[in-house]
Amino acid sequence: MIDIRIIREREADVRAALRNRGSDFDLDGWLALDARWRALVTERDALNSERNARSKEIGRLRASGADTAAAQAAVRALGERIAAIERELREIEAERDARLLWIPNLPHSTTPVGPDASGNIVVRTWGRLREFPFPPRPHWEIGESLGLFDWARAARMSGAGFPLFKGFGAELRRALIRFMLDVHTREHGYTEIAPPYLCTAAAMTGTGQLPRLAADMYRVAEEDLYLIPTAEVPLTNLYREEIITQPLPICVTAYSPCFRREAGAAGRDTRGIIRVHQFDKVELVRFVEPARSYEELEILTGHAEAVLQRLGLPYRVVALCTGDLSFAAAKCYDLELWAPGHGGWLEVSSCSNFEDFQARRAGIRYRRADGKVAFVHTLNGSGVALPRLLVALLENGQQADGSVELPEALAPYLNGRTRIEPLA
RNA sequence: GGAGGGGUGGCAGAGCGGUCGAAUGCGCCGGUCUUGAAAACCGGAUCCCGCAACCGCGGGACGUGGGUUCGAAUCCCACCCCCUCCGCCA
Repeated sequence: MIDIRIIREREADVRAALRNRGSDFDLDGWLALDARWRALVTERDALNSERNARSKEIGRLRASGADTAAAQAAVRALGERIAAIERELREIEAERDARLLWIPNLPHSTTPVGPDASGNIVVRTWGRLREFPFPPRPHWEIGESLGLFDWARAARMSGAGFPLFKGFGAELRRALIRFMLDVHTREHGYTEIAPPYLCTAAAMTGTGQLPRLAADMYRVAEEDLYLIPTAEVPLTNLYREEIITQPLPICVTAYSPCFRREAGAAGRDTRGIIRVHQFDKVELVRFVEPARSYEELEILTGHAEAVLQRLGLPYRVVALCTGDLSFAAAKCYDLELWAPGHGGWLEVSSCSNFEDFQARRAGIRYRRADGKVAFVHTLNGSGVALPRLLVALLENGQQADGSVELPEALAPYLNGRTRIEPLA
């Protein structure tokens, strides 16, 4: 969440941010609740002060042997008034804070203003699009002819939208996970984490998935746990409710499966593995000093790009505009791979700076050089999402004879095999 | 799942109805000393909220939430987490 003081003191900025994001948050209603809350707190504190003084006096009187029955009755009456105020205070505070969780982060000044994805800006492109002497096929056809997937049997056991990798497809998936983790741990300095895949509502609220995205997540009712939609959740919650004492930045990476109901996306991208309920991803998270967080965002984005460069896949970097920016982010770059068979760009990574939005929700603080405690800034990025990476590998690497050539960088992870032949 | 023990400041760890925001040690910050550092010695420092917004005033926080009481870190209840033993199990 954003700093409550910012809402009080920079109302115009908050209003502009809500407008630019297309949010319909009722700011006036919230401000009225907050004003009432503050008035009640002031009243309650004054009464508490009086009770404290009088209770101490009773203690002194009793020590000297005096009768304190009348004084005790008076303070009891005071206590009843306090209790009444606190009942109202609790109610108002709960409502105010529940609403606060629905205010999105303030976009950074360098985030372009725009209504939706049409306002996004391509900031750079890398690599050259391959020219095909034959019509490139989409990945689901390639995967079918190479025997990499089994959609029909997966659907029978789990329903539509769950991938099943088979044979060399499964091996390739495993190779890509290892390749990406190795790049980030060995070359980019990240510590690998193998986190839980189920998290509490509190953790989900900390990173901003709840309350807004509740309908997009799978929930285990008996335990009140959620299946993670991204390893961002357990990684960022690593330091939940802590004051970090080790030096920043802290850089962690994790492979995890990601679970998404995709409740609002029925009918979109139904073929293949572009949009599925379960997918694999390697995630990068950085806990950084606030003054450095935008520099760190460029570094993080570079780490995600390095994976694509090593694989020789053409991509572009897109700066998301205010209307397309995710709820908790202040600034975000998407990395998009070119998929010639699909005929479009595929988002394989989102690299975001959340500033202190998540840190405030999750209570992640550090001790500054001057000894003061302050919220860290958190960043995360996919490094990268596996299915769409696989799509790009298959579609860019396809040959006229139906085989697929894979990048040399993967050879060590595939026992040297970088060519997939069609089934006989 | 059963029995017992425990959750206190960055960490460890006392306190078990009022004088406790909380001993002590470590760590941290400043100073003395030193060419510099270490050691030693001296001093300092928790966090959150409201009001005022220049100094400041007040409230709250000892896992979380309720309760008892004039007054709760201390007593009661519920929940969460950790440890030990038993059971179950990959």
